[in-house]
Amino acid sequence: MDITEVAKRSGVPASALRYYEEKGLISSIGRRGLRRVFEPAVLERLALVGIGRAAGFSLDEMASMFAQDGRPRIDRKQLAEKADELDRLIKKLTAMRDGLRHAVACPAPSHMECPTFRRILSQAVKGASSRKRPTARLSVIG
Amino acid sequence: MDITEVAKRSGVPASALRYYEEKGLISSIGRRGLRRVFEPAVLERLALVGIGRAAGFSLDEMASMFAQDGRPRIDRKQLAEKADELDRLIKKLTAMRDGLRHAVACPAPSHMECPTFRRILSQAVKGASSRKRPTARLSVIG
DNA sequence: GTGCCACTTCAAGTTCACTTGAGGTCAAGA
DNA sequence: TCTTGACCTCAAGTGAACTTGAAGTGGCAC
Repeated sequence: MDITEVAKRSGVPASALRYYEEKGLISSIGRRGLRRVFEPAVLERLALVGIGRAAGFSLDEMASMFAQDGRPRIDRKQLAEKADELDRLIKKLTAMRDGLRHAVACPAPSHMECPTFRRILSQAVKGASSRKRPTARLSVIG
Repeated sequence: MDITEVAKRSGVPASALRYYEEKGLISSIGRRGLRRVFEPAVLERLALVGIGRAAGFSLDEMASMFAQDGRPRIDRKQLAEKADELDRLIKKLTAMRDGLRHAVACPAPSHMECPTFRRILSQAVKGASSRKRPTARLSVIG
């Protein structure tokens, strides 16, 4: 597959694919002249990258996790922490989703200030955690 | 409360609080001299902002949703779409969380390439969606 | 009263994840 | 063979969300 094919199938722009390769997140199997040639497996890898990003991993973090020779592998403690963090995030997002669904049905004009909406959200607020470094992005590949 | 107090209680740096005020996400109740004075309610508001950001809203989007005079209120269709989008994201994150928990227990050295991990993740990959504009950040307040 | 320093403003700088543009190469169809 | 244009590289630009620095102000402990 050439880069345009991968871009089409994955939804990731060619410029981003080159950037990902530079970062070590994906790799081409070779070149035809100057042009990169990719295996179909790159699509799976891209899906994984997409989920990882949605889960809040930076590209650099994922690159180090992918390293198959990988001495700089992320340790189990860190992974467990990440899983816990994700658990808290999922709770919040679930509350937000429910709140949004309520807002859609609610006749009140001010969604974000609607008491019911606020009450639903307060469920999530309880599970406090402190400010973290910027992370996740939403729905990248799928 | 002064800005340092709010920063301490919320975990949001004073510089970010000023930035949020400038963006219209929060507001001070007044000034003592030059210094901003906040109501305790600002903490709730900040928690809401934190969840909103985790859910993928930009600061500008939230500012428009908060506007109480608010003509530029986001419409129900958009909210419903956001809820659906969140639903898909939650599924992916759940898969990622399960995958991470597996990786913690799995004896294989290469987490991200572990067949079981991949299989778990593939559950999430199925619910495909296309590339969207950059959005969510992780666990901001709580 | 007065001095310190936590607060203020405003402009510029930073990071992440890309995108865009200029200038160049080469695989492939006419 | 020749032309076309999709691909290449590399550098610089972009936008979001803040942070940092310089220069100024004024609340409050002494």
